[in-house]
Amino acid sequence: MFTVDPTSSVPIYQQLVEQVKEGVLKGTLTPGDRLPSVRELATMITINPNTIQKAYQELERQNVIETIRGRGTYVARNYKAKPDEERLALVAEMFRRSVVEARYAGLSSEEIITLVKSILVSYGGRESVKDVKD
Amino acid sequence: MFTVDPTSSVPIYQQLVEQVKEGVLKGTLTPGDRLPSVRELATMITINPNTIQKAYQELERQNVIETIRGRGTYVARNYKAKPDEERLALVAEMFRRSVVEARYAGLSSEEIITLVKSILVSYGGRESVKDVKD
Amino acid sequence: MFTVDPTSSVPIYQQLVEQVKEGVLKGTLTPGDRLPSVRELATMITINPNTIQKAYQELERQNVIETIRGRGTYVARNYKAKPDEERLALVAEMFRRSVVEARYAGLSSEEIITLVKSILVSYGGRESVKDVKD
Amino acid sequence: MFTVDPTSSVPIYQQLVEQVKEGVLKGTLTPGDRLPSVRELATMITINPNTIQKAYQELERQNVIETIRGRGTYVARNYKAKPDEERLALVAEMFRRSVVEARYAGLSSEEIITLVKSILVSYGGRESVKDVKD
DNA sequence: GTGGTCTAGACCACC
DNA sequence: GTGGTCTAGACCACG
Repeated sequence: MFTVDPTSSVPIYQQLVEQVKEGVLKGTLTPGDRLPSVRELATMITINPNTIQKAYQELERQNVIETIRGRGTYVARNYKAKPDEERLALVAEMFRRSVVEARYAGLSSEEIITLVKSILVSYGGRESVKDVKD
Repeated sequence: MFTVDPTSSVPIYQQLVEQVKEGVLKGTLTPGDRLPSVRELATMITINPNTIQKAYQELERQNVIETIRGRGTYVARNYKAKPDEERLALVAEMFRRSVVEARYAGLSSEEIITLVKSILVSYGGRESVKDVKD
Repeated sequence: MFTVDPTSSVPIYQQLVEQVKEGVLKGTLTPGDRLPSVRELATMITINPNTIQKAYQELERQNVIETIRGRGTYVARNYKAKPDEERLALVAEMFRRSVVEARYAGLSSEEIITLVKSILVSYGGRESVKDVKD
Repeated sequence: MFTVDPTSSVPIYQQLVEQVKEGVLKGTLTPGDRLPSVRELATMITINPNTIQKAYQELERQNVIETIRGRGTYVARNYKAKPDEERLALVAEMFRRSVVEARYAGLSSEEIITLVKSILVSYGGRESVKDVKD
Protein backbone atom coordinates (compact mmCIF):
# COMPACT_ATOMS: atom_id res chain seq x y z
CA MET A 1 0.00 0.00 0.00
CA PHE A 2 1.15 3.49 -0.83
CA THR A 3 3.85 2.95 -3.33
CA VAL A 4 4.66 5.67 -5.74
CA ASP A 5 6.59 6.02 -8.99
CA PRO A 6 8.43 9.34 -9.07
CA THR A 7 9.43 8.83 -12.71
CA SER A 8 5.83 8.53 -13.87
CA SER A 9 4.33 11.41 -15.79
CA VAL A 10 1.35 11.38 -13.48
CA PRO A 11 2.09 13.60 -10.51
CA ILE A 12 2.98 11.90 -7.27
CA TYR A 13 0.18 13.54 -5.35
CA GLN A 14 -2.26 12.27 -7.97
CA GLN A 15 -0.96 8.76 -7.69
CA LEU A 16 -1.62 8.92 -3.98
CA VAL A 17 -5.13 10.25 -4.51
CA GLU A 18 -5.88 7.40 -6.86
CA GLN A 19 -4.42 4.81 -4.55
CA VAL A 20 -6.55 5.90 -1.64
CA LYS A 21 -9.72 5.96 -3.71
CA GLU A 22 -8.90 2.58 -5.17
CA GLY A 23 -8.07 1.23 -1.73
CA VAL A 24 -11.50 2.20 -0.47
CA LEU A 25 -13.16 0.48 -3.40
CA LYS A 26 -11.05 -2.63 -3.00
CA GLY A 27 -11.76 -2.77 0.69
CA THR A 28 -8.14 -2.47 1.81
CA LEU A 29 -9.19 0.85 3.29
CA THR A 30 -12.42 1.03 5.24
CA PRO A 31 -14.39 4.12 6.20
CA GLY A 32 -13.19 5.24 9.60
CA ASP A 33 -9.67 3.93 9.06
CA ARG A 34 -6.89 6.29 9.97
CA LEU A 35 -4.43 7.18 7.26
CA PRO A 36 -0.77 7.59 8.13
CA SER A 37 0.03 11.13 9.18
CA VAL A 38 1.53 13.42 6.61
CA ARG A 39 4.98 13.16 8.14
CA GLU A 40 4.74 9.43 8.71
CA LEU A 41 3.83 8.69 5.14
CA ALA A 42 6.43 11.15 3.94
CA THR A 43 9.21 9.23 5.62
CA MET A 44 7.64 5.86 4.76
CA ILE A 45 7.80 6.45 1.04
CA THR A 46 10.50 9.14 1.12
CA ILE A 47 8.40 11.80 -0.45
CA ASN A 48 8.31 15.40 0.63
CA PRO A 49 5.62 16.09 3.24
CA ASN A 50 4.23 18.92 1.14
CA THR A 51 3.43 16.47 -1.61
CA ILE A 52 1.58 14.18 0.76
CA GLN A 53 -0.25 17.19 2.11
CA LYS A 54 -1.39 18.14 -1.35
CA ALA A 55 -2.73 14.65 -1.93
CA TYR A 56 -4.60 14.63 1.37
CA GLN A 57 -6.10 18.02 0.71
CA GLU A 58 -7.32 16.94 -2.68
CA LEU A 59 -8.84 13.83 -1.15
CA GLU A 60 -10.56 15.88 1.48
CA ARG A 61 -11.90 18.25 -1.13
CA GLN A 62 -13.41 15.22 -2.83
CA ASN A 63 -14.94 14.10 0.47
CA VAL A 64 -13.00 10.85 0.34
CA ILE A 65 -11.22 11.51 3.60
CA GLU A 66 -11.72 13.88 6.48
CA THR A 67 -9.23 15.34 8.89
CA ILE A 68 -9.81 15.73 12.57
CA ARG A 69 -7.85 18.63 13.95
CA GLY A 70 -4.83 17.54 15.88
CA ARG A 71 -5.71 13.88 15.53
CA GLY A 72 -5.10 12.90 11.96
CA THR A 73 -6.90 12.06 8.77
CA TYR A 74 -9.49 9.34 8.34
CA VAL A 75 -11.34 7.67 5.51
CA ALA A 76 -14.69 9.45 5.34
CA ARG A 77 -17.56 7.57 6.90
CA ASN A 78 -20.38 8.84 4.81
CA TYR A 79 -19.19 9.48 1.30
CA LYS A 80 -22.07 10.67 -0.76
CA ALA A 81 -21.82 10.72 -4.52
CA LYS A 82 -23.29 13.91 -5.89
CA PRO A 83 -23.64 12.99 -9.51
CA ASP A 84 -23.34 16.32 -11.16
CA GLU A 85 -24.23 16.28 -14.80
CA GLU A 86 -20.79 17.72 -15.34
CA ARG A 87 -19.18 14.94 -13.40
CA LEU A 88 -20.97 12.24 -15.34
CA ALA A 89 -19.82 13.87 -18.56
CA LEU A 90 -16.28 13.71 -17.27
CA VAL A 91 -16.56 10.04 -16.47
CA ALA A 92 -18.06 9.32 -19.88
CA GLU A 93 -15.16 11.23 -21.42
CA MET A 94 -12.66 9.05 -19.57
CA PHE A 95 -14.32 5.92 -20.87
CA ARG A 96 -14.53 7.34 -24.35
CA ARG A 97 -10.78 7.91 -24.40
CA SER A 98 -10.12 4.50 -22.95
CA VAL A 99 -12.23 2.87 -25.63
CA VAL A 100 -10.40 4.72 -28.40
CA GLU A 101 -7.07 3.54 -27.07
CA ALA A 102 -8.36 0.04 -26.58
CA ARG A 103 -9.48 -0.09 -30.19
CA TYR A 104 -6.11 1.12 -31.39
CA ALA A 105 -4.49 -1.53 -29.26
CA GLY A 106 -6.53 -4.04 -31.23
CA LEU A 107 -9.12 -5.03 -28.65
CA SER A 108 -12.55 -6.11 -29.83
CA SER A 109 -15.79 -4.92 -28.29
CA GLU A 110 -16.12 -8.19 -26.50
CA GLU A 111 -12.62 -8.00 -25.10
CA ILE A 112 -13.24 -4.48 -23.88
CA ILE A 113 -16.41 -5.45 -22.07
CA THR A 114 -14.63 -8.40 -20.53
CA LEU A 115 -11.82 -6.14 -19.36
CA VAL A 116 -14.21 -3.69 -17.74
CA LYS A 117 -16.14 -6.48 -16.07
CA SER A 118 -12.95 -7.96 -14.66
CA ILE A 119 -12.05 -4.58 -13.20
CA LEU A 120 -15.48 -4.27 -11.65
CA VAL A 121 -15.09 -7.68 -10.08
CA SER A 122 -11.66 -6.76 -8.71
CA TYR A 123 -13.39 -3.91 -6.91
CA GLY A 124 -15.51 -6.37 -5.08
CA GLY A 125 -18.74 -6.16 -7.00
CA ARG A 126 -20.17 -3.58 -4.65
CA GLU A 127 -22.86 -1.75 -6.45
CA SER A 128 -21.82 1.73 -5.36
CA VAL A 129 -19.41 3.53 -3.12
CA LYS A 130 -22.18 3.79 -0.56
CA ASP A 131 -22.08 0.05 -0.09
CA VAL A 132 -18.53 0.35 1.14
CA LYS A 133 -19.91 1.56 4.41
CA ASP A 134 -21.71 -1.68 5.16
CA MET B 1 -14.29 18.61 -36.82
CA PHE B 2 -11.10 19.80 -35.17
CA THR B 3 -12.38 21.94 -32.41
CA VAL B 4 -10.18 22.52 -29.44
CA ASP B 5 -10.66 23.77 -25.91
CA PRO B 6 -7.66 25.84 -24.82
CA THR B 7 -9.12 25.90 -21.31
CA SER B 8 -8.96 22.16 -20.84
CA SER B 9 -6.24 20.60 -18.75
CA VAL B 10 -5.46 18.17 -21.53
CA PRO B 11 -2.84 19.64 -23.84
CA ILE B 12 -4.11 21.01 -27.12
CA TYR B 13 -1.86 18.81 -29.23
CA GLN B 14 -3.25 15.80 -27.46
CA GLN B 15 -6.82 16.88 -28.02
CA LEU B 16 -6.00 16.92 -31.71
CA VAL B 17 -4.40 13.49 -31.56
CA GLU B 18 -7.51 12.12 -29.91
CA GLN B 19 -9.84 13.76 -32.37
CA VAL B 20 -8.09 12.25 -35.33
CA LYS B 21 -8.08 8.80 -33.81
CA GLU B 22 -11.71 9.14 -32.85
CA GLY B 23 -12.57 10.37 -36.33
CA VAL B 24 -11.07 7.27 -37.84
CA LEU B 25 -13.06 5.04 -35.52
CA LYS B 26 -16.26 6.94 -36.14
CA GLY B 27 -15.74 6.84 -39.87
CA THR B 28 -15.63 10.58 -40.38
CA LEU B 29 -12.02 10.09 -41.40
CA THR B 30 -11.16 7.22 -43.71
CA PRO B 31 -7.74 5.73 -44.46
CA GLY B 32 -6.32 7.60 -47.40
CA ASP B 33 -8.02 10.86 -46.52
CA ARG B 34 -5.84 13.93 -46.63
CA LEU B 35 -5.53 15.98 -43.47
CA PRO B 36 -5.29 19.77 -43.61
CA SER B 37 -1.73 21.05 -43.75
CA VAL B 38 -0.18 22.32 -40.56
CA ARG B 39 -0.55 25.91 -41.63
CA GLU B 40 -4.09 25.46 -42.89
CA LEU B 41 -5.26 23.87 -39.69
CA ALA B 42 -3.38 26.41 -37.62
CA THR B 43 -5.28 29.28 -39.17
CA MET B 44 -8.55 27.34 -39.21
CA ILE B 45 -8.63 26.88 -35.46
CA THR B 46 -6.25 29.73 -34.57
CA ILE B 47 -3.72 27.61 -32.82
CA ASN B 48 0.04 27.91 -32.83
CA PRO B 49 1.42 25.92 -35.80
CA ASN B 50 3.99 24.33 -33.54
CA THR B 51 1.15 22.75 -31.61
CA ILE B 52 -0.37 21.27 -34.77
CA GLN B 53 3.03 20.05 -35.78
CA LYS B 54 3.45 18.29 -32.47
CA ALA B 55 0.07 16.60 -32.84
CA TYR B 56 0.90 15.35 -36.34
CA GLN B 57 4.27 14.07 -35.18
CA GLU B 58 2.64 12.17 -32.38
CA LEU B 59 0.03 10.71 -34.73
CA GLU B 60 2.74 9.64 -37.14
CA ARG B 61 4.69 8.06 -34.30
CA GLN B 62 1.59 6.03 -33.54
CA ASN B 63 1.24 5.08 -37.20
CA VAL B 64 -2.17 6.67 -37.39
CA ILE B 65 -1.20 9.04 -40.17
CA GLU B 66 1.67 9.23 -42.64
CA THR B 67 3.16 12.25 -44.29
CA ILE B 68 4.44 12.22 -47.81
CA ARG B 69 7.00 14.95 -48.25
CA GLY B 70 5.68 17.70 -50.43
CA ARG B 71 2.30 16.06 -50.86
CA GLY B 72 0.71 16.31 -47.46
CA THR B 73 -0.34 14.10 -44.59
CA TYR B 74 -2.81 11.26 -44.94
CA VAL B 75 -4.69 8.89 -42.69
CA ALA B 76 -2.61 5.71 -42.75
CA ARG B 77 -3.91 2.94 -44.98
CA ASN B 78 -2.53 0.00 -43.15
CA TYR B 79 -2.69 0.65 -39.46
CA LYS B 80 -1.66 -2.45 -37.60
CA ALA B 81 -2.37 -2.78 -33.93
CA LYS B 82 0.74 -4.00 -32.15
CA PRO B 83 -0.66 -5.07 -28.87
CA ASP B 84 2.52 -5.16 -26.82
CA GLU B 85 1.89 -6.18 -23.29
CA GLU B 86 2.91 -2.70 -22.21
CA ARG B 87 0.21 -1.11 -24.30
CA LEU B 88 -2.47 -3.41 -23.04
CA ALA B 89 -1.42 -2.62 -19.49
CA LEU B 90 -1.80 1.04 -20.28
CA VAL B 91 -5.27 0.56 -21.67
CA ALA B 92 -6.26 -1.51 -18.66
CA GLU B 93 -4.91 1.26 -16.47
CA MET B 94 -7.08 3.82 -18.25
CA PHE B 95 -10.16 1.71 -17.70
CA ARG B 96 -9.21 1.08 -14.11
CA ARG B 97 -9.09 4.81 -13.44
CA SER B 98 -12.32 5.40 -15.29
CA VAL B 99 -14.06 2.76 -13.22
CA VAL B 100 -12.81 4.27 -9.97
CA GLU B 101 -14.15 7.67 -10.96
CA ALA B 102 -17.40 6.16 -12.16
CA ARG B 103 -17.90 4.46 -8.83
CA TYR B 104 -17.22 7.68 -6.95
CA ALA B 105 -19.73 9.42 -9.18
CA GLY B 106 -22.25 6.90 -7.97
CA LEU B 107 -22.59 4.65 -11.01
CA SER B 108 -23.45 1.01 -10.51
CA SER B 109 -21.71 -1.85 -12.29
CA GLU B 110 -24.62 -2.16 -14.59
CA GLU B 111 -24.65 1.52 -15.45
CA ILE B 112 -20.94 1.40 -16.18
CA ILE B 113 -21.29 -1.53 -18.54
CA THR B 114 -24.18 0.21 -20.26
CA LEU B 115 -22.11 3.34 -20.67
CA VAL B 116 -19.20 1.46 -22.21
CA LYS B 117 -21.49 -0.41 -24.55
CA SER B 118 -23.10 2.82 -25.71
CA ILE B 119 -19.66 4.23 -26.49
CA LEU B 120 -18.75 1.12 -28.43
CA VAL B 121 -21.91 1.46 -30.46
CA SER B 122 -21.20 5.10 -31.19
CA TYR B 123 -17.94 3.97 -32.76
CA GLY B 124 -19.78 1.73 -35.14
CA GLY B 125 -19.99 -2.00 -35.00
CA ARG B 126 -16.47 -2.54 -36.25
CA GLU B 127 -14.78 -5.15 -34.21
CA SER B 128 -11.28 -3.63 -34.40
CA VAL B 129 -9.37 -0.84 -36.02
CA LYS B 130 -8.27 -3.26 -38.70
CA ASP B 131 -11.83 -3.44 -39.96
CA VAL B 132 -11.69 0.24 -40.71
CA LYS B 133 -9.61 -0.55 -43.73
CA ASP B 134 -12.27 -2.59 -45.41
CA MET C 1 -26.71 22.06 23.44
CA PHE C 2 -22.94 21.89 23.16
CA THR C 3 -22.41 19.62 20.26
CA VAL C 4 -19.20 19.87 18.37
CA ASP C 5 -17.93 18.73 14.99
CA PRO C 6 -14.27 17.67 15.23
CA THR C 7 -14.25 17.40 11.44
CA SER C 8 -15.00 21.04 10.84
CA SER C 9 -12.26 23.43 9.82
CA VAL C 10 -13.31 25.81 12.53
CA PRO C 11 -11.47 25.05 15.76
CA ILE C 12 -13.43 23.22 18.39
CA TYR C 13 -12.86 25.86 21.04
CA GLN C 14 -14.30 28.42 18.69
CA GLN C 15 -17.34 26.33 17.97
CA LEU C 16 -17.99 26.33 21.69
CA VAL C 17 -17.54 30.07 21.93
CA GLU C 18 -20.05 30.56 19.16
CA GLN C 19 -22.54 28.17 20.67
CA VAL C 20 -22.53 29.97 23.98
CA LYS C 21 -22.96 33.35 22.34
CA GLU C 22 -25.70 32.02 20.14
CA GLY C 23 -27.39 30.39 23.10
CA VAL C 24 -27.53 33.71 24.88
CA LEU C 25 -29.09 35.39 21.87
CA LYS C 26 -31.58 32.62 21.38
CA GLY C 27 -32.55 32.66 25.01
CA THR C 28 -31.55 29.08 25.77
CA LEU C 29 -28.87 30.57 27.99
CA THR C 30 -29.82 33.46 30.26
CA PRO C 31 -27.52 35.84 32.11
CA GLY C 32 -26.78 34.34 35.49
CA ASP C 33 -27.03 30.75 34.24
CA ARG C 34 -24.25 28.47 35.35
CA LEU C 35 -22.21 26.76 32.68
CA PRO C 36 -20.96 23.20 33.15
CA SER C 37 -17.49 23.03 34.66
CA VAL C 38 -14.57 22.44 32.37
CA ARG C 39 -14.26 18.85 33.43
CA GLU C 40 -17.98 18.18 33.30
CA LEU C 41 -18.29 19.51 29.79
CA ALA C 42 -15.10 17.74 28.71
CA THR C 43 -16.52 14.36 29.63
CA MET C 44 -19.99 15.26 28.35
CA ILE C 45 -18.79 15.85 24.82
CA THR C 46 -15.54 13.86 25.03
CA ILE C 47 -13.28 16.74 24.24
CA ASN C 48 -9.88 17.57 25.67
CA PRO C 49 -10.36 19.72 28.80
CA ASN C 50 -7.71 22.10 27.55
CA THR C 51 -9.95 22.88 24.63
CA ILE C 52 -12.89 23.67 26.87
CA GLN C 53 -10.63 25.79 29.00
CA LYS C 54 -9.55 27.76 25.97
CA ALA C 55 -13.14 28.37 24.96
CA TYR C 56 -14.08 29.61 28.42
CA GLN C 57 -11.07 31.89 28.52
CA GLU C 58 -12.02 33.36 25.21
CA LEU C 59 -15.60 33.86 26.34
CA GLU C 60 -14.43 35.56 29.49
CA ARG C 61 -12.12 37.79 27.51
CA GLN C 62 -15.16 38.84 25.50
CA ASN C 63 -17.11 39.47 28.71
CA VAL C 64 -19.72 36.94 27.71
CA ILE C 65 -19.20 34.82 30.80
CA GLU C 66 -17.54 35.37 34.14
CA THR C 67 -15.96 32.84 36.42
CA ILE C 68 -16.16 33.08 40.13
CA ARG C 69 -13.28 31.19 41.66
CA GLY C 70 -14.44 28.09 43.37
CA ARG C 71 -18.06 28.66 42.41
CA GLY C 72 -18.09 28.08 38.70
CA THR C 73 -18.60 30.03 35.53
CA TYR C 74 -21.74 31.99 34.74
CA VAL C 75 -23.25 33.81 31.83
CA ALA C 76 -22.38 37.46 32.43
CA ARG C 77 -25.17 39.60 33.85
CA ASN C 78 -24.13 42.91 32.51
CA TYR C 79 -22.71 42.42 29.05
CA LYS C 80 -22.06 45.78 27.54
CA ALA C 81 -21.40 46.09 23.85
CA LYS C 82 -18.39 48.30 23.29
CA PRO C 83 -18.69 49.07 19.64
CA ASP C 84 -15.17 50.22 18.94
CA GLU C 85 -14.69 51.18 15.39
CA GLU C 86 -12.38 48.21 15.00
CA ARG C 87 -15.06 45.80 16.04
CA LEU C 88 -17.63 47.26 13.72
CA ALA C 89 -15.16 47.01 10.87
CA LEU C 90 -14.69 43.37 11.70
CA VAL C 91 -18.41 42.72 11.67
CA ALA C 92 -18.78 44.55 8.38
CA GLU C 93 -15.96 42.42 7.01
CA MET C 94 -17.78 39.25 8.01
CA PHE C 95 -20.92 40.38 6.26
CA ARG C 96 -18.94 41.47 3.24
CA ARG C 97 -17.47 37.98 2.88
CA SER C 98 -20.83 36.37 3.44
CA VAL C 99 -22.37 38.49 0.73
CA VAL C 100 -19.62 37.59 -1.73
CA GLU C 101 -20.18 33.91 -1.10
CA ALA C 102 -23.93 34.32 -1.30
CA ARG C 103 -23.61 35.98 -4.67
CA TYR C 104 -21.37 33.21 -5.95
CA ALA C 105 -23.90 30.70 -4.71
CA GLY C 106 -26.42 32.42 -6.94
CA LEU C 107 -28.51 34.30 -4.38
CA SER C 108 -30.14 37.55 -5.38
CA SER C 109 -30.11 40.70 -3.25
CA GLU C 110 -33.61 40.01 -2.22
CA GLU C 111 -32.89 36.45 -1.21
CA ILE C 112 -29.92 37.61 0.83
CA ILE C 113 -31.97 40.17 2.71
CA THR C 114 -34.64 37.57 3.34
CA LEU C 115 -32.05 35.16 4.67
CA VAL C 116 -30.61 37.73 7.06
CA LYS C 117 -34.04 38.71 8.27
CA SER C 118 -34.95 35.10 8.94
CA ILE C 119 -31.80 34.71 11.00
CA LEU C 120 -32.64 37.85 12.96
CA VAL C 121 -36.07 36.50 13.69
CA SER C 122 -34.65 33.17 14.84
CA TYR C 123 -32.67 35.13 17.42
CA GLY C 124 -35.85 36.62 18.79
CA GLY C 125 -37.07 40.14 18.41
CA ARG C 126 -34.57 41.60 20.85
CA GLU C 127 -33.09 44.69 19.42
CA SER C 128 -29.65 44.26 20.97
CA VAL C 129 -27.77 42.05 23.34
CA LYS C 130 -28.49 44.54 26.09
CA ASP C 131 -32.14 43.60 25.87
CA VAL C 132 -31.25 40.09 26.81
CA LYS C 133 -30.78 41.25 30.34
CA ASP C 134 -34.33 42.36 30.67
CA MET D 1 -5.87 45.99 -6.38
CA PHE D 2 -4.14 42.92 -5.02
CA THR D 3 -2.84 44.09 -1.74
CA VAL D 4 -2.25 41.58 0.96
CA ASP D 5 -1.66 41.65 4.69
CA PRO D 6 0.91 39.02 5.64
CA THR D 7 0.29 39.61 9.36
CA SER D 8 -3.40 38.76 9.09
CA SER D 9 -4.59 35.47 10.49
CA VAL D 10 -6.38 34.74 7.25
CA PRO D 11 -3.98 33.00 4.89
CA ILE D 12 -2.47 35.08 2.13
CA TYR D 13 -3.76 32.79 -0.60
CA GLN D 14 -7.25 33.15 0.84
CA GLN D 15 -7.02 36.91 0.87
CA LEU D 16 -6.19 36.77 -2.81
CA VAL D 17 -9.07 34.43 -3.55
CA GLU D 18 -11.45 36.80 -1.82
CA GLN D 19 -10.07 39.84 -3.57
CA VAL D 20 -10.53 38.34 -6.98
CA LYS D 21 -14.07 37.23 -6.25
CA GLU D 22 -14.88 40.62 -4.81
CA GLY D 23 -13.27 42.35 -7.76
CA VAL D 24 -15.53 40.48 -10.14
CA LEU D 25 -18.61 41.47 -8.17
CA LYS D 26 -17.49 45.07 -7.94
CA GLY D 27 -16.78 45.21 -11.62
CA THR D 28 -13.10 46.05 -11.29
CA LEU D 29 -12.48 42.67 -12.85
CA THR D 30 -14.56 41.67 -15.84
CA PRO D 31 -15.03 38.20 -17.28
CA GLY D 32 -12.39 37.67 -19.91
CA ASP D 33 -9.87 39.91 -18.18
CA ARG D 34 -6.40 38.53 -17.84
CA LEU D 35 -4.98 38.25 -14.37
CA PRO D 36 -1.30 38.98 -13.78
CA SER D 37 0.83 35.89 -14.25
CA VAL D 38 1.87 33.99 -11.17
CA ARG D 39 5.39 35.33 -11.34
CA GLU D 40 4.31 38.86 -12.18
CA LEU D 41 1.95 39.09 -9.25
CA ALA D 42 4.51 37.43 -7.02
CA THR D 43 7.04 40.17 -7.66
CA MET D 44 4.36 42.89 -7.64
CA ILE D 45 3.27 42.14 -4.11
CA THR D 46 6.47 40.38 -3.02
CA ILE D 47 4.82 37.14 -2.17
CA ASN D 48 6.18 33.72 -3.00
CA PRO D 49 4.98 32.43 -6.38
CA ASN D 50 3.79 29.21 -4.79
CA THR D 51 1.37 31.16 -2.67
CA ILE D 52 -0.05 32.95 -5.70
CA GLN D 53 -0.28 29.63 -7.45
CA LYS D 54 -2.30 28.18 -4.61
CA ALA D 55 -4.72 31.09 -4.78
CA TYR D 56 -5.14 30.75 -8.54
CA GLN D 57 -5.72 27.03 -8.30
CA GLU D 58 -8.37 27.52 -5.67
CA LEU D 59 -10.05 30.13 -7.83
CA GLU D 60 -9.98 27.81 -10.79
CA ARG D 61 -11.45 25.02 -8.73
CA GLN D 62 -14.30 27.35 -7.90
CA ASN D 63 -14.76 28.18 -11.57
CA VAL D 64 -14.03 31.83 -10.93
CA ILE D 65 -11.05 31.93 -13.25
CA GLU D 66 -9.74 29.66 -15.98
CA THR D 67 -6.22 29.15 -17.18
CA ILE D 68 -5.25 28.84 -20.79
CA ARG D 69 -2.17 26.74 -21.17
CA GLY D 70 0.90 28.77 -21.93
CA ARG D 71 -1.07 31.98 -22.13
CA GLY D 72 -2.15 32.88 -18.64
CA THR D 73 -5.18 32.95 -16.40
CA TYR D 74 -8.41 34.78 -17.13
CA VAL D 75 -11.58 35.66 -15.30
CA ALA D 76 -14.05 32.97 -16.29
CA ARG D 77 -16.54 34.03 -18.91
CA ASN D 78 -19.45 31.90 -17.96
CA TYR D 79 -19.52 31.40 -14.24
CA LYS D 80 -22.47 29.30 -13.33
CA ALA D 81 -23.64 29.10 -9.75
CA LYS D 82 -24.50 25.54 -8.84
CA PRO D 83 -26.42 26.13 -5.68
CA ASP D 84 -25.82 22.94 -3.84
CA GLU D 85 -27.96 22.53 -0.81
CA GLU D 86 -24.71 22.14 1.07
CA ARG D 87 -23.39 25.37 -0.28
CA LEU D 88 -26.48 27.30 0.68
CA ALA D 89 -26.19 25.90 4.19
CA LEU D 90 -22.63 27.17 4.30
CA VAL D 91 -23.66 30.63 3.24
CA ALA D 92 -26.45 30.68 5.79
CA GLU D 93 -23.92 29.63 8.39
CA MET D 94 -21.66 32.53 7.49
CA PHE D 95 -24.52 34.97 7.89
CA ARG D 96 -25.57 33.35 11.11
CA ARG D 97 -22.13 33.93 12.59
CA SER D 98 -22.02 37.46 11.29
CA VAL D 99 -25.34 38.23 12.89
CA VAL D 100 -24.19 36.85 16.24
CA GLU D 101 -21.11 39.04 16.17
CA ALA D 102 -23.13 42.02 15.02
CA ARG D 103 -25.48 41.62 17.95
CA TYR D 104 -22.59 41.40 20.37
CA ALA D 105 -21.17 44.53 18.85
CA GLY D 106 -24.42 46.19 19.76
CA LEU D 107 -26.05 46.52 16.35
CA SER D 108 -29.83 46.48 16.13
CA SER D 109 -31.76 44.47 13.57
CA GLU D 110 -32.33 47.60 11.61
CA GLU D 111 -28.67 48.52 11.61
CA ILE D 112 -27.73 45.04 10.48
CA ILE D 113 -30.15 45.15 7.57
CA THR D 114 -28.87 48.56 6.62
CA LEU D 115 -25.29 47.30 6.70
CA VAL D 116 -26.09 44.35 4.47
CA LYS D 117 -27.97 46.54 2.04
CA SER D 118 -25.08 48.97 1.82
CA ILE D 119 -22.74 46.10 1.00
CA LEU D 120 -25.10 44.88 -1.69
CA VAL D 121 -25.16 48.33 -3.21
CA SER D 122 -21.37 48.53 -3.14
CA TYR D 123 -21.39 45.41 -5.29
CA GLY D 124 -23.31 47.23 -7.94
CA GLY D 125 -26.81 45.99 -7.33
CA ARG D 126 -26.44 43.23 -9.89
CA GLU D 127 -28.95 40.60 -9.12
CA SER D 128 -26.61 37.63 -9.52
CA VAL D 129 -23.11 36.74 -10.59
CA LYS D 130 -24.52 35.84 -13.97
CA ASP D 131 -25.35 39.46 -14.60
CA VAL D 132 -21.68 40.30 -14.40
CA LYS D 133 -21.33 38.88 -17.85
CA ASP D 134 -23.53 41.48 -19.48
C1' DG E 1 1.61 14.98 18.12
C1' DT E 2 -1.52 16.71 14.05
C1' DG E 3 -2.46 19.40 9.75
C1' DG E 4 -1.92 24.24 7.46
C1' DT E 5 0.79 27.93 5.54
C1' DC E 6 4.74 30.08 3.62
C1' DT E 7 9.34 30.70 1.51
C1' DA E 8 13.21 29.56 -1.48
C1' DG E 9 14.67 27.56 -5.35
C1' DA E 10 14.51 24.03 -8.88
C1' DC E 11 12.73 21.44 -13.02
C1' DC E 12 9.23 20.40 -16.40
C1' DA E 13 5.54 20.45 -20.20
C1' DC E 14 3.06 23.35 -23.03
C1' DC E 15 2.25 27.17 -26.35
C1' DG F 1 6.62 33.19 -21.79
C1' DT F 2 2.87 30.41 -19.07
C1' DG F 3 1.21 27.34 -15.21
C1' DG F 4 2.25 22.73 -12.60
C1' DT F 5 5.01 19.89 -9.61
C1' DC F 6 8.43 18.86 -6.27
C1' DT F 7 11.89 19.51 -2.57
C1' DA F 8 13.84 21.54 1.59
C1' DG F 9 13.11 23.66 5.56
C1' DA F 10 10.63 26.78 8.63
C1' DC F 11 6.78 28.48 11.62
C1' DC F 12 2.16 28.30 13.47
C1' DA F 13 -2.49 26.92 15.60
C1' DC F 14 -4.90 23.21 17.44
C1' DG F 15 -5.88 19.32 20.67
